[in-house]
Amino acid sequence: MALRADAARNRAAILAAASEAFAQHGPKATTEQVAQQAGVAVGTVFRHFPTKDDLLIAIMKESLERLATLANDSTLAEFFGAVADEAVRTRMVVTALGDSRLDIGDALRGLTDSVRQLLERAKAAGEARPTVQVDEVMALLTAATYAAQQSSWTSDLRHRTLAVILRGLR
Amino acid sequence: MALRADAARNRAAILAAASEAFAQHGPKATTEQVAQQAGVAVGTVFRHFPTKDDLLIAIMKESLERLATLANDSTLAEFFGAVADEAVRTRMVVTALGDSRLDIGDALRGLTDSVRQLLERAKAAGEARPTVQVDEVMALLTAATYAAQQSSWTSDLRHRTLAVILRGLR
Amino acid sequence: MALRADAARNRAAILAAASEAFAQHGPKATTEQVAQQAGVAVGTVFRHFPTKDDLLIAIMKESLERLATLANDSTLAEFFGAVADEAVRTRMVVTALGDSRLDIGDALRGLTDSVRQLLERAKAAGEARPTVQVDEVMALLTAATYAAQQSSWTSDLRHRTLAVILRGLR
Amino acid sequence: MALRADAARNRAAILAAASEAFAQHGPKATTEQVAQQAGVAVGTVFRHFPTKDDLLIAIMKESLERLATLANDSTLAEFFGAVADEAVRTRMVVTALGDSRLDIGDALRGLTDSVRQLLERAKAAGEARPTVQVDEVMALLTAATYAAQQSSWTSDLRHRTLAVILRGLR
DNA sequence: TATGAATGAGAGTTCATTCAT
DNA sequence: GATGAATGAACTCTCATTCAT
Repeated sequence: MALRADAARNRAAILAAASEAFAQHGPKATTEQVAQQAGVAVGTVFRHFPTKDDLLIAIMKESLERLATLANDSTLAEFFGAVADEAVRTRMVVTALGDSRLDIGDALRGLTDSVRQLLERAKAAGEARPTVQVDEVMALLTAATYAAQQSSWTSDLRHRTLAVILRGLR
Repeated sequence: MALRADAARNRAAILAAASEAFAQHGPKATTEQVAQQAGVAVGTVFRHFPTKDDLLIAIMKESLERLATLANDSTLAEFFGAVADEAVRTRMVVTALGDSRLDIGDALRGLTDSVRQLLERAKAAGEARPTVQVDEVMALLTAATYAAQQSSWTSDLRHRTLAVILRGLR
Repeated sequence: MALRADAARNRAAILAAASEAFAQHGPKATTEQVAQQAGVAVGTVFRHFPTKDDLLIAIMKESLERLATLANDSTLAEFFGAVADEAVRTRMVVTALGDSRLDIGDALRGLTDSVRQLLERAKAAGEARPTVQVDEVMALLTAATYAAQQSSWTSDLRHRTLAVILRGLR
Repeated sequence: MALRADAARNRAAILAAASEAFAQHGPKATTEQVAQQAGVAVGTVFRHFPTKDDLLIAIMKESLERLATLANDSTLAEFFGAVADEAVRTRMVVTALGDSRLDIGDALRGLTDSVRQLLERAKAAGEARPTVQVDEVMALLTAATYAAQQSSWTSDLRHRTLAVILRGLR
């Protein structure tokens, strides 16, 4: 059991380190770099995530789940803001996703479900017009994700950009 | 001069092949693949573009210039559509931009200038509200670029997504 | 610690193989050849010596240190002979030094120090005239190094050539 | 005939440029660099010297012939000085010679003959002791060649180094 | 289980040489 | 003859992944 605790702690450390590493150096971040930042040896990284892609997927899933939870008690405006912020944190990982055809289907479906409910509440609250559908909201969330990676992204630009989207949804 | 013609033809072939290759396999597409698709030897690719990044940059610049030209005689709505379509064609290239810190400064500034003028015209035509600034339009164009890479991107989704953005700008 | 032992053994094997390879094929010897001769994979060579030049440098340093040690208990005549012999063994490596601007500063300074002391002892023993300075001795050692690479270098020629130098120093 | 004159001029220009280039960048100097420095295209270089090695050989032969001529009317001391100076000019070329097994046999034999005669005159003049043989003089000339490539080579060091050799020969 | 050295396929890049113009 | 674009074998170096300890 002590070992299992160690293992769990390692897994978490690796995930955190990987997030950092990919955010900093993009998908080009080496597994070795990740290991180093996590304070373990490469072998340990591969024991927990048999493939580099598995690592990427794990990070994505974590991120998407965090967002799904957030979606459950946010307004539409709050949520778009949260997504943009998360994008700034996770930076390149999302980019990396485009690369390999990673299977994040479940997590994405989970998020979509949460967003669907969020959208219903938003419609009820007059935050979104009735004709809006989930898939365009998802597309716009993705869009916001990338807009947030603009090198000129400031809190002011963030505000104005999201305002346009939110205004368009209403 | 005759050789110059051959060289020019090769340069074009390489650019086209590279566009294709990167669109298909992402930035991971091999220089060798590009060469093969262009019907030349690797050395020729490197003679024209001393570095893989130079190739990426060239493609990006071409794309941005094409868009800048387009911006000059389009409405806001038409332009957003065009950008989305270009994004679908160029697929991964834009993603690759995040990867290496490629220097597309000039081309990007050129595009921004064209968009600035487009925005003025749009304001005059009542297509955009007076308070809208160029940088958020640029951010939204980037955003649209990525939204267009959604695997579920259909002409219907395209329409609804862009409609939201355009409505938000008005 | 066990792995450390393996690693050390590999490092030594690589150095030995590289010495051989460079002696045989000159600095043009492939890293792959070195690896093969050492019985390891290329990656291992690069793990130990991140750059081909690092490998060359390492060999040179080893050689210079061996000579510095030798200088400590030799007469002037013995040392010149030893240097010539080392040159025959190491053949091309010394040549390679001219190629890339390799940084062997330290090792060279170390050797110079040893030779300086050797020279003092030689003067005391009447083996060298008092006006001789270290730098010309170093130059002559370099010279002997290359003379020893003459294709016609025999033990007889070796004897007569070194005799001239030694006589000149006395 | 006009063409032949052009060709001859080109040949000379290429040889000069190659000397320069190899002196500056060592044997790593590119044929392209040579061509550029000579003001011709690569193809022209290859027309005159079918192989890079042929170029190296040509330079060496030229150099050796120049020295052979010099040997004909010099004292031993003058000649050693001339050789050292030539070495400084031609720098890396000599190094390059070690690399490829270039066939300079004739030229070398020619030089050896001249040196043999020089040596006879030197013996007659009391500049060299009777027991000295040509091959050690040749070895010492090679040696001087390399000594002259010492980074610390100054006119003072040159004087002291050559003095030792000449004293040893007497 | 963790470690980190070893592996080796693969990628980018160079450059002597060829050849169409 | 000259040009310089094209060729492609060869080389250095990287990095995901494996495995002996």
